[in-house]
Amino acid sequence: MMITITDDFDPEKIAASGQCFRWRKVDEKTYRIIAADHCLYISQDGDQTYQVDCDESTFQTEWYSYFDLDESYQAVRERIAPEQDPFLWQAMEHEKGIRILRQDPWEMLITSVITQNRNIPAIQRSIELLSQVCGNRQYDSRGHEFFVFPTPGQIVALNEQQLLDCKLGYRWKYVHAAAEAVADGKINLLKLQKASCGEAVRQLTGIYGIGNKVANCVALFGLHQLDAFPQDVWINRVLENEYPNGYPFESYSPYNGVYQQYMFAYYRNHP
DNA sequence: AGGCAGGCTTTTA
DNA sequence: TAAAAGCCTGCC
Repeated sequence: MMITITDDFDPEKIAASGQCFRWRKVDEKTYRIIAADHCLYISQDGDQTYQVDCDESTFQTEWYSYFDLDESYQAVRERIAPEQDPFLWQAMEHEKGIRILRQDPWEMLITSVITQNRNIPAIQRSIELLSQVCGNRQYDSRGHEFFVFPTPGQIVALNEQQLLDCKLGYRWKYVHAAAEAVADGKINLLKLQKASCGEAVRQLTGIYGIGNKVANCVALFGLHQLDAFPQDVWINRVLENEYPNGYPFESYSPYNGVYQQYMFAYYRNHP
């Protein structure tokens, strides 16, 4: 089936933006995306058209929301004038095409824990291993197997060695603790989706192994709190180098997280 | 109390 | 060898 996307949408940039780790480039025009228990092949066809291997209703129920197609990222970009913030404007010009995906909160909770102190290939490998070790096996439209991201119960059931085999290193305890918190109902992700950003971050940082940065990643990428602002080493450099007199969080609300994502990608690509 | 150094697994460049 | 979408513990 063919789809048309007129707003900002650049699969290359999204795949490299550090928010999703189960996008795999399979050829020059095509990405294979695993999200929840679905797998999508999406190929660039024309300027704003793409081929997808699902029907209309599956696209509407699973992928339209995943790609956050109700939000205009062009409009979010245009809230900032070039003379108002030359650095941010330039970052957005370079990284135009990024969107904030609506990913599963539980998957983003574990994924964000795994990202700490690691680079993207290593993160992808751990997530893939974890899914293979205890996630359900399914088959995509091309007959290839893929593994659904594990449930909390499936991760809780793993022992130390099995988690270490997923190359989690010292993070294995954090992954286990987060899975346990969700499995036990100490953390209710459905309720967090209705909570404020601040309340969500407060609850998430109560979990062993989850600090402010990871909690904000979960809020932004898993709870779609577009104002959440994950502050990592790269963003710290941005704030130090480009905003020595302070960053205008108030005037960029409620899209601080979106702007953060442009700046993050831009600074990593232009060191 | 709040800030800071040191350590942690493994991979990547 | 250092750095990588950090966090915890222990010490002051």
